[in-house]
Amino acid sequence: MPELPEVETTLNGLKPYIEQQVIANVIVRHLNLRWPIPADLKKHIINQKIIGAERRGKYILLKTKVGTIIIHLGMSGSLRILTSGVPPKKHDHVDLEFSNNKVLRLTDPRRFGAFLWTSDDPLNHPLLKNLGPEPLNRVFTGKYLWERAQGRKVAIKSFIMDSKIVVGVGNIYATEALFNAGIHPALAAGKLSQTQYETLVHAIKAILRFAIKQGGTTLKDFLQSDGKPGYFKLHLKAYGRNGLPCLNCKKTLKEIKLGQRSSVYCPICQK
DNA sequence: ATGCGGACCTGTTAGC
DNA sequence: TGCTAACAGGTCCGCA
Repeated sequence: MPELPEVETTLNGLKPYIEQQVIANVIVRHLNLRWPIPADLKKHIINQKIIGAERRGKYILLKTKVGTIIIHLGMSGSLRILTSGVPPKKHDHVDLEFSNNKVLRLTDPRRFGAFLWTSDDPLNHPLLKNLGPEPLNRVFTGKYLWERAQGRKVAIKSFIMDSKIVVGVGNIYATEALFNAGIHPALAAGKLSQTQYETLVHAIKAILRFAIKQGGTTLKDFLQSDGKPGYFKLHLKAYGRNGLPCLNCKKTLKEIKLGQRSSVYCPICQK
């Protein structure tokens, strides 16, 4: 479900309810997410105050003074704020109950997500240590991408979805950014010009900013933490539109597989 | 180092 | 209508 805009939207919705609040109880109903939820999680976090809630890539970091909860939503995860007492459903795996009577609930049908703990700097955690720059940061430039791409043969779409290159760009926004930039998704990353990379980086930043403003993309069941869907779906130009006419040139959009992910593009507009 | 395919897991949809 | 296969917003891992 979540790419960067959805994670950002989720986090912004949670913050007011959990920051400066104390974790009064922890309920783990299903231990086996992508990695097991640490058996000693409760011991670490009970009675700790959340002193900050941040995002790094698609990871959500809930900081306490003794360590950090690291949450990833995988393909199907979501976090909701509830009032204490709402009965759990089948895929509600974790509850953090706060002293303000609010509950932070992790739901994740496919269980590709993660709910981890580290006592160290979370940015040194193995999962975060090798992440590339934030796409909305000023260090993410056309020049940066172009330099990283030299000699690389992977498809440009797979390249921008590689979290070691840049974080937060998943299948939806990679597809959309390449469409908007007029770049064919299967081109070898090393073949693009620096100018093309400038265009692409601009497109990535623009699409992510706009999607965040729209509250993310709701394809099926993504909801913001207030329960509202995201409205970016209304603006998708390529993703999910295989076989439909290109909104620029009217030719039929095509689909190919790149890195086992479906990739829709316009054979006329994207060269 | 890079590139590729498989793996993790459940739910929904497309196709017969 | 019912069964089966394919597919889905992510990304780590092992192998060539």
